[in-house]
Amino acid sequence: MIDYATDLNEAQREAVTCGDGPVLVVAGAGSGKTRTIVYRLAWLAERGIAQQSILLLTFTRKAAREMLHRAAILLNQGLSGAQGGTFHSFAYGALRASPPAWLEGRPFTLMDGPDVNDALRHCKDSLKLGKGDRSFPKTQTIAGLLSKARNKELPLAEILEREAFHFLPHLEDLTRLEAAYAVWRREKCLLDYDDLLFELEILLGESETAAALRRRFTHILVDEYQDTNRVQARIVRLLGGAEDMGEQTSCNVMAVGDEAQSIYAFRGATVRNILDFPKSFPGARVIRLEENYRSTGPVLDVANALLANAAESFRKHLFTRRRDGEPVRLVIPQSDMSEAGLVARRIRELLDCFPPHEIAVLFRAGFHSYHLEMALQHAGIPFRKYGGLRYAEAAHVKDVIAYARLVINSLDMPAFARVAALHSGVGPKTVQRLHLALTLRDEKALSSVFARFPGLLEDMRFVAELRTLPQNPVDILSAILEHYFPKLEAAYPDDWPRRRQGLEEIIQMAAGYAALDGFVADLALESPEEDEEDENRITLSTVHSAKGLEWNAVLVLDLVEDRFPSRHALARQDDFEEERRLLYVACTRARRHLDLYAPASIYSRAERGVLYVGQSPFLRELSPDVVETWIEGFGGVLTRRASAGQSPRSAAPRAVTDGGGTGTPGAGAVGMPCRHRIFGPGKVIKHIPPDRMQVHFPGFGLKIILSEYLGFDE
DNA sequence: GGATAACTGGTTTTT
DNA sequence: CCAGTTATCC
Repeated sequence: MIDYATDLNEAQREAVTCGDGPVLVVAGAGSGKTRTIVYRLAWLAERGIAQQSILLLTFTRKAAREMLHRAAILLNQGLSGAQGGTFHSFAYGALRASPPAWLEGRPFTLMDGPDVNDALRHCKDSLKLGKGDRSFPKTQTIAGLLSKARNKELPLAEILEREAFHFLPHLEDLTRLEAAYAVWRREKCLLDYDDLLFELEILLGESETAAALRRRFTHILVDEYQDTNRVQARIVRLLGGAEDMGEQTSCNVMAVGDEAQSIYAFRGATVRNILDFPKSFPGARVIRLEENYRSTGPVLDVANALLANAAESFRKHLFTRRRDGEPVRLVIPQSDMSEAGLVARRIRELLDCFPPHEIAVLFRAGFHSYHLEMALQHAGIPFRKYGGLRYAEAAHVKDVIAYARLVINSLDMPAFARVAALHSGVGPKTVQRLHLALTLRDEKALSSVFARFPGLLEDMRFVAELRTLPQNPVDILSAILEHYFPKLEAAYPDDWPRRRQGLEEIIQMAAGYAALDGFVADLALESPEEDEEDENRITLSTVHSAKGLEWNAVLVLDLVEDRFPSRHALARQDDFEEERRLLYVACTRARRHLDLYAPASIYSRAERGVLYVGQSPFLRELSPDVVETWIEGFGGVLTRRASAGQSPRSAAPRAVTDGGGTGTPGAGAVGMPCRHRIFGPGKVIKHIPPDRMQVHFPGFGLKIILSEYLGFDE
């Protein structure tokens, strides 16, 4: 028997044991949110709710798996009947069972990020848009804008007006491109990530399937509700039966979230979903979890201080009974290079107290960890990186998967292009001709191409042959690997052994799957779980990918202007505030140790030199007594700065003369908003509203941001 | 004409 | 490190 009374606090218990009807659990960081969901699952099962009636929607499949696993342990029985996963993976499953009508019975495959780029490039070329025009947005930028428009459900014009007005002259072209891309997907039987959600919504609007799904899932739990977008909220309403469908449904939806941790507005997430939950689900109970069990007092002080300056509706104050704990350290390395060394050294120290899997380094963007990755490699500290390039996006993995996708969906153009391009002499033009000839069954055109590239014909035969085999993932993939290995060695003469080893893992991963298409879809939907639960590596992760996780020791890199907050987030207040919450999420991942790093300079290849950078505004506004400041001097020596120092904001700016980017700024000025006195003309590169500008001083190799701390007239 | 090598400039965040 | 562009080669 589970002892709900002693295992849970009062609010948690209320959430876990509440009866039928909609519930919103507003759970602050570290307040036992996961525990609450796990116990809720167990409680439902104990109350005799059929496992297959439970649907758990989470932000990652891993999170769902872990929660179901923990609930199973609690119950002392399996819980494999319950469904768990992301909205996207759930949508894929439902659509596979009931495919959209427009497919007319043809199989479909999923596109990942790079596929979308390829497709857009193709559409752009065939419409002859933006050729040679420097002001035309790049393919990846277009992909982002189109997806944002769909996720926010706003016309492209509005997205451009609000966040990319400089592309407005291209609005008409971009709108044509958007339409062409939609047609293209339908022709090729392809769904992108956004399609999954909108097609699921359509499916749920069809009474038969919708009714069946609603009947099946009588109990729905949604985690991280603050980061759902509009269509996801409608899906929850449709599934939960909140909409009046003329049927008797119980509407047992439990949504769990924390608006202070909403960090996905860039992809259309809206906190309105969580704020309006009581309106969308009349009669909803609202339960708040506010006591933090995760972090020490000092860590929580920093987190609370960050949020104290947030926009009003996001403010929040967490409390803990663990007032003890080590101070949060603010470390000022001389440069991002030496930062890597200091962090590696610090990790060594931490490894004396904690196992590797209890240590994480977090950063704003994937490339921020490059220096550190090299330093760790050099120091012999094994790590695993989340965010950035994924396993399934590595070129050789995409090659192999392309064969599998062709087996499933012979119209899959991106996959076809990949396979064809493996043959030397075949480029985009040949691919296009070939694909056209194949769809039109133009024998003459086909044979002329095959005459020039006999290897291609062999490849097509190979794929056709695979189609006749039983569709067992392991067998098909083994055959593909055998076929692919010679090509691998030819394509990657310098590092094919490493890549080959990576590919062998595919077989292991596929072993758990009954169907090939399910495996291929999962690969696109989420990077696979590491094969062995690797406890010997520390974690490197983007803050976004660290969501929902926690470690004993957390180190945050590059808390400087332009990096954290991202330079893209400076123009609009909402974006800036999201960066603040992002840092809040980063800090609240830490249980006992939190180190914040703010290098005084960043090496820039473009500028061929070192750029002195200001500290992140989030650090500058932090009261100096919530952190302990350490400054790197010569030879990597860290010196503690006297804590009696005044607040950076009120400190008079100090004049620093330096040798123009080559010298080392005096330690006293490092970490403060720096004032450079420069004798020479500067050029304003960019105005960053409201009150900053980026200025380049060519003669000095300096590029700096003038902020509100400096007078513009100087 | 089309493929590929060499170069350049700029790097968000994710399903 | 990667995508887009230009220069070169077949």
